[in-house]
Amino acid sequence: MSDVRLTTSSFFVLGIIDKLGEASPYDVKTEAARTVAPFWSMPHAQVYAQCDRLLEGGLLSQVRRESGRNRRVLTLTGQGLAVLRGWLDDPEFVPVEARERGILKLWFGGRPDVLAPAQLGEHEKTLRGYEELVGGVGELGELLAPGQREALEFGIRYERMMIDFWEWARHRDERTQDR
Amino acid sequence: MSDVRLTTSSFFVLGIIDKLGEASPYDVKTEAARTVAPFWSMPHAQVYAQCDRLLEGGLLSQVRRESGRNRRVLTLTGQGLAVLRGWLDDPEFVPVEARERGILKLWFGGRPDVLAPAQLGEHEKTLRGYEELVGGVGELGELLAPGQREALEFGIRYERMMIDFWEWARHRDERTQDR
DNA sequence: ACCGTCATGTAATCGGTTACATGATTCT
DNA sequence: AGAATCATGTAACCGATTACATGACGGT
Repeated sequence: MSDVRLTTSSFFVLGIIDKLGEASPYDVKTEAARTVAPFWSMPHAQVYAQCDRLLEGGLLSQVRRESGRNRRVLTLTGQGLAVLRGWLDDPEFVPVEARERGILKLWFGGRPDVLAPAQLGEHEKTLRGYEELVGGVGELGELLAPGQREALEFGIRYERMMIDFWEWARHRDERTQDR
Repeated sequence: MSDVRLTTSSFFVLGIIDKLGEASPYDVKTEAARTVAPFWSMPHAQVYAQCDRLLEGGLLSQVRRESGRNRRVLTLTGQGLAVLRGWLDDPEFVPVEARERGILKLWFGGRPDVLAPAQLGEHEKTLRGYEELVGGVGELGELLAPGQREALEFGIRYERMMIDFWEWARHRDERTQDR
C-alpha cells in the first residue's frame, strides 16, 4: 500500500494483466513477447520486479496457489484499474528522442553508402512482416483487439518512413560525392 | 588503459569531442544541448562519468589546466579516433523499439480522440521548428555540417509520419465509433 | 562587495540488464 | 528414468537520473 513510483514499465505490466484478466508474471512475459514485443518489450526479471512493486503499492492483488506451476496469479485491484485508466486517458505528450543509432552515426559523419544497405534490408524485412500480419487479418476475417490495428499501422508507417529516408540519404550521398 | 565497455553514450561523447577537436566535459554537454539534443541527449552527470571511463580506457587524453575554469580539456587519442571510426563504419543494425508511449496507450485501449489532439499539437510544433531550420539554412546559405542535414531530414520525416498517423487514428476512430 | 550563472563535479538512488539457479512438468 | 523445456525466481552489476554542492568569473 505504500507509494510506488510508476514508470512506463509499471503501466505496461498493468496493461497486460488488464487484458488477460488474471495472469502470473510468466503469463505477462509470454503475452508481451507474443503481442506487443515489436513496439515495447521488457526482460522477464523486470516483470517480476514490477509485479512485486505493484503488489506492494496495492495496484495488484495476488493469489498464491499451492500447485507447482503458476504459483502466483495476479489481478488488478480497483486502484490498479483506476491508475491504468488514468494513464490511458492522460493525453500528456512525452517527447521521445528517436534514439536511432543510425541517425546518430550520420550525425557524426557516418557514411550513408556504408550504413544504408543494412538498414534498408532490415526495415524492409520488418515491414514485410507487418504487412503480412495486416493482410492475414483481412483474409481470415480475424479481428485485432482495438488498439492493435493502430499500433500495427504505426509500425508500418514507421518502417516505410525509415526505408524512404535511407533511400533518400543514399541517393543524396551519391549526388553529393565527388570521387 | 583497461578495457571499458562502450555504450552508445560512449560513442556519443567521442563523437562530440571529435567534432570539437578538444573539449571539456562542459563543452561536450553544451555542444550536445545546442545541436543533437532533439535526436539524442545525455544528462551532464553522465557526460562526466563517460569522460572518466573513456580516459581510463585510453580513448581520451586529458590536459589539466591550473586556471579556474575549463580545468580539463579532452582530446581523442589515436585509439579513441579508431574506435569512433570503427563504430561509424559499422553497418550493424540495432533494432530499436519506438517506445512511443502514445502507441502503447493505444495498444492498451487508450482512446484516439482523447490522445490525438495533444500529440498532433506537439508534433506539429516540432515539425515547424525543423522546417524553419532547413528553410533558414537555405536562405542564408549557411551550411550544415555533413550528417546534420540528414538527421534533420529524419526528424522532419518522423514528425510528418506521426502527424499523419495520429490524423489517421483519429479519423478511423470517428468512423468506427457508434455513439 | 555582492549576486547570478558559469563550470564543474559528487553522492545517492534506482531501474534495467545479464547471468545464474532451481523445482515442476512433459515428452520420449 | 532421463532429457528437455517450462515456470519461476534471485543476485550482481551497471548505466542513467536526480539532487546536491561548490569554486570561478562577470556584471552592477
